[in-house]
Amino acid sequence: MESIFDVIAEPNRRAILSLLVSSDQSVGEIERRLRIPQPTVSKHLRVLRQGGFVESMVDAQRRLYRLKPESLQELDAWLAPFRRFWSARVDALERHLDRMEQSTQTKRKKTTRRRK
Amino acid sequence: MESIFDVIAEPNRRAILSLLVSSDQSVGEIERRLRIPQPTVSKHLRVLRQGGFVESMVDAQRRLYRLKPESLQELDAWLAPFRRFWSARVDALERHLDRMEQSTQTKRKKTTRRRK
DNA sequence: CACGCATATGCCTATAGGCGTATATAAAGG
DNA sequence: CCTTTATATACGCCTATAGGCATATGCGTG
Repeated sequence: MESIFDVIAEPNRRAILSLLVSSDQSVGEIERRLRIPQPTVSKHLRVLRQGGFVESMVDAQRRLYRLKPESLQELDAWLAPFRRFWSARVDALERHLDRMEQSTQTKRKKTTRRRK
Repeated sequence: MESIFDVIAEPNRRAILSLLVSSDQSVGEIERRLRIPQPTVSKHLRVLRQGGFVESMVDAQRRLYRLKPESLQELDAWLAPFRRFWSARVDALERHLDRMEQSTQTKRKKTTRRRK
């Protein structure tokens, strides 16, 4: 029912994903770091699990959660056509930025000229 | 108020974005192709505009909408850390192993730790 | 004036997310 | 065994908000 887009639309879930980038985390760790009540954390983790973003492994009484590439890659795939699109315009953008940079530099020259 | 994630969470808006990949479109064209009433289309277009996904240009009495890279690139940037994550540990071999693991499920507790 | 579009209004419905609380389960540890 | 610890899940309840629709109107332009 929930698309992968719905899954990552929720800020707390994105926060959890970000936590998991550096290393796997237990539910309790997530709970403490995000300061969210445990049932709520488990609820989000469930959504993330069913969405294919994470998986859990049993570690004693705890459960360690880790990222699963699947859905993240799916997102990446969705983005692909658009990526092709903007890379076509990058050249124009870069030329534009170059001009900006030039005018910024001239400006900075002017403003940093405080050295008598 | 609405994050870029909320913007693309809506199916119709994603449909609109997909339409715009191939070429710029007028509101009327979008309306006909998605079979959505005009006010609704305009509503979504507004969200997309404010989210930095599209921009409009006046063409006679019509308005042509075109993609704008900005927010799409932002999404891409958000995805970057995760991309690093999966490309580091998911090569063809591991993908294969993961499949084996899934089909044999609940066989092992701790997988070998591989840190990036 | 007729188009094409933006915006406003009103209304309705569904759903997500937050909270606290309670309970089941499984494993660790005494 | 019995008790913690750690987590999942289930309620119940409440609130906000999005999205759908129809309709109406304003506005700029050909």
